[in-house]
Parts: sequence; C-alpha cells; structure tokens
Amino acid sequence: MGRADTTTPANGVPSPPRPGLRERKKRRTRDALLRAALELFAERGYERTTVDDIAEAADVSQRTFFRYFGGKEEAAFFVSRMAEGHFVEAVRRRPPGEAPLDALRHALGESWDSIGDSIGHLVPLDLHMRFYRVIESTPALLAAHLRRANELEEELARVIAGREGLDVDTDPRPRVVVAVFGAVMRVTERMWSAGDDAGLPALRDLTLSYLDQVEPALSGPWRTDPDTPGNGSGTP
Amino acid sequence: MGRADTTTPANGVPSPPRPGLRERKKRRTRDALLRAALELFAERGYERTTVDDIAEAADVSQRTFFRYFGGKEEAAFFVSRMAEGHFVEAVRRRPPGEAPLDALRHALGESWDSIGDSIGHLVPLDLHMRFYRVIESTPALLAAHLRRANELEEELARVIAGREGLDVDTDPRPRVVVAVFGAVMRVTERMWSAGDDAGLPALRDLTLSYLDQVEPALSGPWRTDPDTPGNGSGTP
DNA sequence: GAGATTAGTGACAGTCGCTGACAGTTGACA
DNA sequence: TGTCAACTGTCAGCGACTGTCACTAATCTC
Repeated sequence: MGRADTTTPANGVPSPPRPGLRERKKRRTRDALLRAALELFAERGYERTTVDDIAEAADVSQRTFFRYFGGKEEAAFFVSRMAEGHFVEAVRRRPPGEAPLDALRHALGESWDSIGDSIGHLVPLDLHMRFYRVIESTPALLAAHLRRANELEEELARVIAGREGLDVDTDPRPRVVVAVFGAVMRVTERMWSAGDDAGLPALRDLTLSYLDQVEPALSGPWRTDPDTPGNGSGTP
Repeated sequence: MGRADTTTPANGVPSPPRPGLRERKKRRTRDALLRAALELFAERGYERTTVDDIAEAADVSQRTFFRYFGGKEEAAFFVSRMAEGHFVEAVRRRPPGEAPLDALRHALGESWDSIGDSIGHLVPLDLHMRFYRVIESTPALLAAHLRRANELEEELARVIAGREGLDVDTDPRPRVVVAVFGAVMRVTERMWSAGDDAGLPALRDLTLSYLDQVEPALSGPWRTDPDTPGNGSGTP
C-alpha cells in the first residue's frame, strides 16, 4: 500500500503500479497460450490445430485455455483486436473539420506507424504477419474476420456520425462511407495476402495507395485512362 | 429413355423429364428439412435449434440431414444461394457498354423482380424474410453471411473484370467497385433489419435508393447539403 | 507470521456439430 | 422377379465448448 508498489519515475507521469505475482503469472500464461496458438496456426493451419494442442504447447489444461479466451477464434484475433482499438482512438483524435474519408485515411496512416511496436509487445511481429495471411485462406477465420470488421465499421460509423452531427439510425451516409472504407481495406488485404511481400510495410503502403483510388475507380470509364496504372502498389 | 418421360408441352421448349419416384422423394425430404430448419431458426433462433431438432421435425435421422446439407449453415443459406445465382446471371446478361456500377445496379433491379417467385417455390416467402432478419442478430450467421457475400463479390469482380477487359489479379479496380457495391448492400440489410417493414419490397426499394447515394455520400461536406434528405428511403 | 479468504487451475462429465463405417431397406432397371 | 445401386438409420467417435468440484497457491487479516 505504501510507495513500494507504485513506481513513479522522474518524468512525473505515474506508471501503473507493478502488478503482483498473481497478475504477472496470469499474463505469462496468457502470452504463452497466445504465442503457442499463433505458432501452431501459422505452421499447421487453424483447423488442424486443436485447443488441446495449444494447451499442451503452453503446458496448461484445456479448461485453462477457455478461461483466458472465449474460444479458438478469440485467441486468433486477440492481437488484431488491440490494433483495431488503436485505430479507433486515432480516428477519434482527428480534427473535427476533416472530411470523413480523409479522417479515416489519416488516422490509418498514423496508427500504422505505432501498431508494429504495440504488436511486438505481445507476440513477435513476424509471427503475427505470418498468421494474418492464414486468415484469407481459412474459411472459418475469414468469416470471423469479416464479422469483426463489420463490428468495427459499426463503431466507426458512430464516431463519424458524431463528428458530423448526424444520426446513424436515420442517415445512411456515415455507414456508407465507413463501409466503403472497409471494403477497400478488405480488397487490400486480399491482394496483399496473394502477393509476395508479406511484410507489414507492404500492407501499409498498399492500403494507403488503394484508398487514393476509391473515387477514380467509381467514376468510369476505365479503358480510356492510360495514366492511372493498373497496379496501385509499388511493384510495377 | 423413350418419349414417355420427356414431357414436351405445346410451347416447344422441352421441360425437364418428370423425375422418378426416388428423385421426388429426395426432393420432398430436402424441402421438409429446409422448411423445418427455417421455421425453427425463425422461432427459437439459430443457436438454440439443434440439428436433432430439425431432423426430428422433418422425421428423418440426424445423419440424413447431413447427407442433404453440409451443415446447419448450408441449410440456413440454401435459399440465399439460389437468389445469388439469379443475380450473377443477371449481371452477366447486362450490355457490355454499361459502366460497372450501373450494370450491377440494373442487374439487381431486374433480379429483384423474379427472385420473390423463385424463393416461393422452395419455401414460403414470408418464412424466408422472417429468417433473413435473424441473420443480422446472430453472430454465427452474420459471419457466414459476410463470408458468403465476400465470395459472391469475388465472382462478380471477375465478371466485371471480364466485361472491361481487365486482369483481376493486377488491377484492383474491379474488386474495389464490387466491394463498394457490396458494402452498400450490407448497410441496406442492416438498416432494413432494424426497421419496421420486414417485407421484400421494402428491402428492394431501400437497396436501390441507397445505391443512388454512393457517390454523393463519398464527396462531402455533408452538413451544408440541405436538398439531399438524410433518409434515402421513401419514409420521411 | 499463521490462518482465513479468494483467485486460478486441473480433472471429469456432458452437450452439440459433424464424420466415418456398416448394415438394412427400397426404388430402378434388366 | 431378382439384382444392383441409392438412400437411410444406427452406432461410434472427434473436436469445440461448458458446468462442476476439489485442490493449490497468492493475497489478505489479524
């Protein structure tokens, strides 16, 4: 209760008190489960990895796995969940004057930069990216991913509606813009996962470049448009 | 193999030969299972309906259910699957000169008209619409629905790419347009399922009206735009 | 510091979706 | 009419997930 467990460094900002042994143990177990899960998913695939496998790799019982994660799916998307939280916060911080699509685009650019580090604190970044590619080729994971993306869009639509002073239940436009934004993101993920460069910067660049093409792509005609290269990525 | 089983009416178009007893029995079993499934889903909800319940309601064994449908999910989306097939065909039939988004929009308008009847041949239309609203409120169903929508978009992207003479693997634009189209459809479904009018015409009108708003909604600002009503539907 | 409290865990049993194997039944066709 | 293939039911089993209960260990109380 004294000063002993509230480490306050010189900068004045009080860092959260060092958690007790129990809390640290819990964290270690969760991280071990998370890492074991992602490793197995990336190696053998999602479907061919049983919860028993994960529990055994983390040296706990199956029952314990389910105490940390609601299911296989929750473990699979634990990292993404955190990354999405960062993004939503970035959107909330954008200046109110900005047009919706610009706000989303800029927030994405910002959070991309910090997300790599945040992920690295949980699991090796490389592992996460390897797993991320598995999503696209696993129907059960893709379905879950899309459902989660849908929920995220709903949250974003409410943020956008708030910025613009609109009611999300009567005006469809906030949802439409966010849905268009999300649609481009998903196309990007698909193209990225099919490409050669599985790195995070490649995904980042592809995303931002495709977002720039939304409006041109909607207003055809396409055939007579030679100065827009077909491939929006850096690879010619 | 003679003329006896090829009923050719006066109009000259040969209707398919009347199936044998075995085939008719199969169809009856399948329809009974389908109808029982949708009825139970609409009444008790998807999750609280077991495959055993469905099989029992259709008076067959659980094993038989799985011989007709790959799983609960496949039974749930059997009707939608057929409707989607109609739509894709309508897109393929659109004149080549049309801009992609227009082709999609017009094909949708066309297939909407015939879809009601097609569904009615399988299950009561009212039942289908009641079930369709369950999707939005059932995470497992929503996930499956979104994954299926994603697959449909992939197919449409290839059709569009073919019409425009583009390669879907290097040019992101076909996928982007189709994704935007799909995004609007999903927003519509969401607004429809939250609204009062659960009928098929309401869904149809809402869809077409929202599609008209895609481009205006993308190019803000919104606040200073009094002549575009917030609610795109017919209800003021 | 010893005992009471409580969180975390493992072991076990059970449900539900789904699959493989095997045997019995029934429509199709010679 | 008898053979054959298709269709079906029964049974056994796997994997995801949940409830229960007893046991251990971190934390709290005195």
